[in-house]
Amino acid sequence: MPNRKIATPITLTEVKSACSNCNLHELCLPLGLSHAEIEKLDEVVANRRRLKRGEHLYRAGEPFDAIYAIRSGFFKTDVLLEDGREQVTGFQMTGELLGLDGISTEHHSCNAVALEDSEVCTIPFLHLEGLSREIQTLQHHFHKVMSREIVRDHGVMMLLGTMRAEERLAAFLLNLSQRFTARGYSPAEFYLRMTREEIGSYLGLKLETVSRAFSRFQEEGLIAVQQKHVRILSIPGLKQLMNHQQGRG
Amino acid sequence: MPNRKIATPITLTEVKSACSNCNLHELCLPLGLSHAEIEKLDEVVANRRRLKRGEHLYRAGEPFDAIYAIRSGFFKTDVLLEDGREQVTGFQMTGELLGLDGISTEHHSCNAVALEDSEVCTIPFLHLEGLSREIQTLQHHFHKVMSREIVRDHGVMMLLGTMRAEERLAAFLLNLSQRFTARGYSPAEFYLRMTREEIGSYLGLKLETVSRAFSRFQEEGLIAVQQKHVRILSIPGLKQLMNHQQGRG
DNA sequence: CGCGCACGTTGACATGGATCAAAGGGGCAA
DNA sequence: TTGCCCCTTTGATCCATGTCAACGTGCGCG
Repeated sequence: MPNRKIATPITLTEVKSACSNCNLHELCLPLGLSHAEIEKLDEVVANRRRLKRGEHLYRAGEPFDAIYAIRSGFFKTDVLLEDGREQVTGFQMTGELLGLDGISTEHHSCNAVALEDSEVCTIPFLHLEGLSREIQTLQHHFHKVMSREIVRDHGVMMLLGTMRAEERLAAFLLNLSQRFTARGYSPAEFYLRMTREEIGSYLGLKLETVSRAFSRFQEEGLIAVQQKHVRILSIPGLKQLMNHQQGRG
Repeated sequence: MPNRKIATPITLTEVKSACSNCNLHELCLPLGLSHAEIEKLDEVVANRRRLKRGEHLYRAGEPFDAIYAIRSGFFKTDVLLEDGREQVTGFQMTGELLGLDGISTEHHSCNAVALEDSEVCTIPFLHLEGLSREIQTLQHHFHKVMSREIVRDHGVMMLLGTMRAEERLAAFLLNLSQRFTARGYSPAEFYLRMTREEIGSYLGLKLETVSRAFSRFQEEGLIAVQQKHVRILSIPGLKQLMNHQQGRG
């Protein structure tokens, strides 16, 4: 299934992101800015970068100097322990920001990997700070985005700390559904970009457990799933699952 | 339990936090500011608030308008699910900030509870934003603090997602040790301010499991523990524990 | 100063999810 | 188009941690 927005002939080196033309206003940074302000932002958001599936946008330990807005595509971020254990810390889609973790130490603290061919806007961080000293709306929006990330992380902590396997998967599917909806896609039908193992890592489960939970949801008529293609048959059913089950074992 | 804000002889309304005199420079917001800049900050950090043990600094759902710097004391933050399940999202000590989660929706998204008698500085958020538009250093430091919170949360996700019970507790103790050290206290000996149940909630474990892990660490000579008093006998021993164990079940 | 109760410890048992194993299925490359 | 490899599914078994229960213990209030 093609998910390409742009499959273009344009020479990339000099391409401007053109926030002014971008249809991600509501999702990305600019929100309620004047025309003049958006033009300033255009100058800051200097260029785009394309990544093929499997390619790293950045790696843990690399110097940080920019955050990235996803123009199209799908990413995962993960943290690795010395002994090789991986924790997927999030999946990011169109309009979301990547790299906020790097501000803290001026080095990236996780890896960001494209799960499909993707395109991002590079936003040099010092420029963004400069501009957000000039434009209050932008400053406030940026703070909200960072705070939203913290709140999101708390939700994941809740999920990992208190929920059982099936609740976790239900929460995961409902979250994806909601984010696809916000982007104008179907709330009920989508293709997963990540493997069962990556879902498992994100949810603190083994891939077999994820697979079994998918099968069980299917048996119960909550979803129809075939490989990476998921169709949610009962959103209320999934929601109900989360309220009625007790803490995990 | 009374939920009073003020229980002191001092007239609080006019008390200044006096960042200029505060010994938390390195931990809290001001860092490398000029004298004049710190005076501006003094004006923003309008007043202090005292809380007794058990008192809420704020609750999920309340309107957000300020963040708080802990001047002294110890807090927990937690999120509650409708069915009563609790996830402790963090423990905060002197010099750390509370309330960053509220920026996102302009409502607090978690509860903050004092685990001992505590004192905080109230920092009205819009004022802080105003000042950070004027003072680049302050702006940058604030962004780092928010980013650090995101990185911290990723660490907790790693802990909850991939570690076994004893690894989690070891990581928890080492983290406390390091933070006490940074505040000039002993790295090896401290009193826990929270119950086994709260530790368990934070670590995604039941209180019995936490208690057993403490006992086992003691048997192995890694710590000496009696109720809330903990003495770490071998920091390397605890660190080693985290590297050599395999993923959880 | 002493009592009561919340907190902590420990034991026995239950179980959810991990682990180990093996057999499809589908997408991508040649 | 075909073949290979990665991904997924499913089954059998095991084990870490949850659950239930009973007993200690020490702090705080009166």
